[in-house]
Amino acid sequence: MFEAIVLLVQILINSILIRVFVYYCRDSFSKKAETAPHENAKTETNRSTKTRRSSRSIRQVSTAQQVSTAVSASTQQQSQDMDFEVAFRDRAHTFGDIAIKYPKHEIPLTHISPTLHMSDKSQAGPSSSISSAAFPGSSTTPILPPPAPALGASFPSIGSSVGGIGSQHAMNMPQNLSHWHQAGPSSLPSPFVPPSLSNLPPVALHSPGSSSIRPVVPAPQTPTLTQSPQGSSASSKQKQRLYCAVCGDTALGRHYGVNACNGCKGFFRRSIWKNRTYVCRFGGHCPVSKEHRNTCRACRLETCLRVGMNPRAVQSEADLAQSQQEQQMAAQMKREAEERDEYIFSQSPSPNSPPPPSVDQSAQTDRPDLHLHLGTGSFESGDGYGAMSVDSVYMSGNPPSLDTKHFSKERTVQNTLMTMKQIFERTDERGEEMRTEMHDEVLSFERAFYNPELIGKRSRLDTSGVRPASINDILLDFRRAFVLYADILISLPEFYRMNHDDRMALAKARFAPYYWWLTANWAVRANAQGFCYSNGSYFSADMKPQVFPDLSGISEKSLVLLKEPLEELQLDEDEVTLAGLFFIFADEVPNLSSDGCRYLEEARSHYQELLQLVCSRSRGELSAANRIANITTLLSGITNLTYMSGESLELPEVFRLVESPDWTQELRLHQYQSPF
Amino acid sequence: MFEAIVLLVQILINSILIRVFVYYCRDSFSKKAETAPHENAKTETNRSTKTRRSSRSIRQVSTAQQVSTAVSASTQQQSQDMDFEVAFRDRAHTFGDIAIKYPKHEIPLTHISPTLHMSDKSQAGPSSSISSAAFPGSSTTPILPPPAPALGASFPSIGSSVGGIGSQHAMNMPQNLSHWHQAGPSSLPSPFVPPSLSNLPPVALHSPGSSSIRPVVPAPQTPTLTQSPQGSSASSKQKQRLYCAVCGDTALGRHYGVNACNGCKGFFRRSIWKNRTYVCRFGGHCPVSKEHRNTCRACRLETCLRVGMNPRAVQSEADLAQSQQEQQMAAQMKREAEERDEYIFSQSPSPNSPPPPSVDQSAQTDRPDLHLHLGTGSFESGDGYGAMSVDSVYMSGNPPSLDTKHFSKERTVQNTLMTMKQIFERTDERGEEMRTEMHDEVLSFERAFYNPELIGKRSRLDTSGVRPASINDILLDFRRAFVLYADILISLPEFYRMNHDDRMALAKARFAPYYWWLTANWAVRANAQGFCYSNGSYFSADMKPQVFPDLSGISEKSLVLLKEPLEELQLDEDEVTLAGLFFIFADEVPNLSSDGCRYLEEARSHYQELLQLVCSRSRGELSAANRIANITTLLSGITNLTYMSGESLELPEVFRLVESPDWTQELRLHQYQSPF
DNA sequence: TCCAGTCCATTGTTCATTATT
DNA sequence: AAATAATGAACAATGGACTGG
Ligand SMILES: [Zn+2]
Ligand SMILES: [Zn+2]
Ligand SMILES: [Zn+2]
Ligand SMILES: [Zn+2]
Repeated sequence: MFEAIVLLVQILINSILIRVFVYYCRDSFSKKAETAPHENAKTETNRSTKTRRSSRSIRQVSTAQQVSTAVSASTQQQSQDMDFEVAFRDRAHTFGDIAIKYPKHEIPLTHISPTLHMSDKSQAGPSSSISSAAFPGSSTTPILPPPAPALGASFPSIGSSVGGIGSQHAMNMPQNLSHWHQAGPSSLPSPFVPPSLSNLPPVALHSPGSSSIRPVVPAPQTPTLTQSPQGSSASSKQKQRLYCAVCGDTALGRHYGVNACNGCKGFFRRSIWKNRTYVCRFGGHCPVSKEHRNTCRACRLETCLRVGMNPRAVQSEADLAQSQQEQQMAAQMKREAEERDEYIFSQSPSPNSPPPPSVDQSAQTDRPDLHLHLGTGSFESGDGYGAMSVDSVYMSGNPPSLDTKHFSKERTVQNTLMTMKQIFERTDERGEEMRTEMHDEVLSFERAFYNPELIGKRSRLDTSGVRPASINDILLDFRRAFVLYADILISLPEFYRMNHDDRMALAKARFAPYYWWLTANWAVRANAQGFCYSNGSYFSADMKPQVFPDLSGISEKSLVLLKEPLEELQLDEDEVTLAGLFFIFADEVPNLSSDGCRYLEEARSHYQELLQLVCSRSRGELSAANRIANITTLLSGITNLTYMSGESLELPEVFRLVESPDWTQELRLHQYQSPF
Repeated sequence: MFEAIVLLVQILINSILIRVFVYYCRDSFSKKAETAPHENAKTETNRSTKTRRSSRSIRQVSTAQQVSTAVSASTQQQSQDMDFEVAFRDRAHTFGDIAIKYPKHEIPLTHISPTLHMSDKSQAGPSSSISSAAFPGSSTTPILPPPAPALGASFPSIGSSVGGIGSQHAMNMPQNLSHWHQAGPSSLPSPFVPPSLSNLPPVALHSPGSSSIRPVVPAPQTPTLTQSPQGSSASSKQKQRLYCAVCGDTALGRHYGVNACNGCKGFFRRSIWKNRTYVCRFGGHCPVSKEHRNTCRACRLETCLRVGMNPRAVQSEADLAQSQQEQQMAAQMKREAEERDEYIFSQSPSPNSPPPPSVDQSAQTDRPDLHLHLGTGSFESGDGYGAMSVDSVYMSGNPPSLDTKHFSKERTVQNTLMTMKQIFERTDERGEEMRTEMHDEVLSFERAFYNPELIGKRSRLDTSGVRPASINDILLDFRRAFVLYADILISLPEFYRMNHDDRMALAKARFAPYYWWLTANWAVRANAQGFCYSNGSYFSADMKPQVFPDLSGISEKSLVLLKEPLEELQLDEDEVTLAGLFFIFADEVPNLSSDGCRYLEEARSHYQELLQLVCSRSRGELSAANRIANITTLLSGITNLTYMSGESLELPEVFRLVESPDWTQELRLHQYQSPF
């Protein structure tokens, strides 16, 4: 009885299998009709692509047409070709000179998305769909899967009844094979399954989630499948060779998430570093094998991503956060751009913008040098950040789709917030003493800034504001806040990118505003009056008025200018964090170099975008703009406070000391009195 | 009375604090003047350092000069650059290959004295001193530490009288806060101090030992500070996270004296072991954060030392004792190299001694390997055909001499066989799962063909035929064989040369024959009846005849047409491989483009030649022709089989579906049932 | 338990070749 | 033909996981 059922299932499966295969074949024949038109297109294509042809392209000749078949399953090839051309033009247009530097088949689209495997979409259905149109009678095609299928070959299919039968048989099959298992002819029980093979079934294919025919098989199968799912072949010992998942070459190990050969490893890293995106000149179907892997970068990179190489595993320079997002965007854009040819680069958006920043060279290493020094003739292209300093960083321009952009930004936000969180939580507990020796030295600002541990331990931040501040509280908080501030700046890629002088100028200029911001927000969070410090204390202008004469009225104004409006806004934590970062870069800093100014602007707009995203996320797009405006107003208030307090401080003694040529000596005395 | 004193002190401290901060800010402005000169230097530097620039160098621009600042604080930048260059050259010279291998930004100066913190010298004074020069009038800088400071801001400072007052007040302060405590505005007693905060003060800062203003405070303060000095925050329980004192990353524990992450721990140990000294390329002010810690080894190591990592805590010699000799030798070599660039290893002095004995390598540990790897080693020299890619190999033309021709063909044969061998051995082990997401998509033929990993893992081929095939076996084998087939085709230059349509047509048309060929030969090799699959199973027509009714008689004919003659031929493995390739191209494929047909013919004759060569090689020229003929006959048998099975498959349902205009929908269902 | 060292998979770096401009 | 960029094999470094006293 059971055997009978098995037989039926087999036959059925077999027949379907064969039928489908036949279909495929038919499919190929049906395409013939379309071939002719293609030939015509071919010549044209050749003409147009001639100038950018790669000598490597051996077979190429007529391959160009397939191009963007992936775009839409239902689109015509003709139209596709046209689309492609247009897209190509735009891109070349957009990217100006940079593009020319690369081999033609590389087109910069955008960044590569770490998580998204675009290739899947682009490559799938369309091409096959073409063949559906006509169905010539080439029924004579000789096709048949060998031996086993032959058994059931002559059986008429049972049509929809498959489901039922299949499901019964399903009990013997591994779960993950699901309905796919319907296509198999033999029902013989397997007396023996070598361990090395037993795991295969589980990993084979995952069944699609929705299909009317999917009636099949949930139950696991074959008792022989007792091995671990891992492909632990019997001889784990014997140095089993590994093969590159991309090109099949021998692999030395796992790289960026998959087994990869040296070449693919390097290729992937370079591509990610330089944030490249290529476009296939041959239709996106270039086989990637060891022999041909260098023929088409687009398909090679695509394959890298498809098999699971993780762009985020590439440690890029300065900031991982940024590059990540870009990568994502790149991938997505790629998806859309799908089309053609040259490589595309990262973000630069403005079309027909002048030759962007000439990329600087990073002499010594192969590294992607991220910063351009524009120092030279920098084109600047005017649009601020666009300058693209860091090459890949957050982009500026008109990215492909809003969604895409939004998505990658969201990642950046999360990344940034995560980093900030860690910094705010950082402590030096158990760190006992720092060295004591050094304190004989003068603590210059740079030294203090770069060596915050010389200033004070990183205590855990306690912004509860449970007690009035004492002298010590304020002193300690000042130190602690400065250390925190230094930690934050140091972690910011934008800051890192600057040169030393610019960094110092920025750090000095923006501490006061940031400190205001911190204490005000801590107070708001603690629901305390006045301002809260990092050590659990608070200061309120109205406490002990006789002891704290507020001659300049600053403490009162600080409430009006900052604290009260801040309370009304009810910012959430993320907003506070990002607003703080935004404020750091939001005002002009005197004496920055031109590069520094550029970085400053880039950072400003970057964090503004992030802030915007977070605002809109919590309150909706509409109120976001309003909210941003209000937040920016706060910055204005802070700036006022800073000026007000700053102007009352021009103490002659200080100046005298500073102006003294022998300042290091003199200053030493006073530096000791500084909070540091 | 007391309050009054406190107030005074507060105000005083506060004003000083602010003043100093202002000073710092001024300082930053004063530096502006110097910025310009720097810019100039920048361009020059770029030129000179261009070739060895690291892409990581983000801010870089003018940073390269500082280089050996550690050497001498008083040296000029210009000269430093030159020194650096020279040194670099020398090193490269001396060490030969070794030197070049290291990142350029590491320059060995000398060894690190366990007790001496060179970083202090190099980093401290110099940079800050620069700013002392000019003092521009940018007095409008808006700066002010927030809330608390604002209270005392407008107060004139009391100058040197601070000390006296401070000392009085000191009684209330913790000892270790010493004179630093002078700067704090509030005198309110703290009604409540959370335990977690109470320890902060004690650990804060150590006062310098000698300073004229240091008149302060030895007495402990605030009654609230009764906790233990250890930073034992209230909840010692709750797994308080630790943070690396160097980079801020999460630390696992204390290492070499400070909390350190794994990375900094290892970095420090390695640096000490190898006795390295690096030189910062960027001026010695690189921020060391988790994100950037690998950017500059010099600054990282410096920070390690600064925060208190103890080189002596690194156990060196002890265990290394045995290898000390070698170490010395190595050290000596280093010494000579002394000069430049890369890091130097150990210390031994004797200059310019010849490159001593390459020490043996202590392969397995990270231990300070003192040995230089010498050499490059043998070149393999083996003529191994291995060298050239299949692609370029066989030439079509009229080669010069017969010998040459023969020779080159032999190479081609070896090449091809090698490639095939690798393909047959290729596995996806360790590849765990491929992505699962995509499987919701329709798997078109192209997609399946170009992305075989979507079909199934590449399991190791097991053609032993040790067990009867089950349904699963056959299904899985079908997939595996298809993947194998795709891998093979993709690697063939002839295939690669075709355009997309031709490729698909060929791939579809020739799979069935090739599958027959594979399974038949596997069976022959395994000496099994019927046909063998790739997973260790076999199928035999006469097994369980009642279960496998062979209506079309194919299974019987398959034996007559293919299996039996194949067994008689006793082909060797190479012959089988090449015959398989030959078969792929040996029959006409419908609907090929004219180019495709040409390639097909070329490939056919090519592989025929190769096959001939192999046949004659093993059996002599004479029988070769006969053998070829027999083999070709097999092809004929396969073709028959393919037709026979194929013709019985014209199932109406399949066609209907295919012809439907809404094919994508309909087809989806059936494609799911395909083996892919 | 802590904190040394050890292992080693995975990453980055260098640079002779090779390809592209 | 020279200049420039990409490739990939060989090598060094990194850092997570682990071992042992
Ligand atoms: Zn590869
Ligand atoms: Zn391609
Ligand atoms: Zn660390
Ligand atoms: Zn540095």
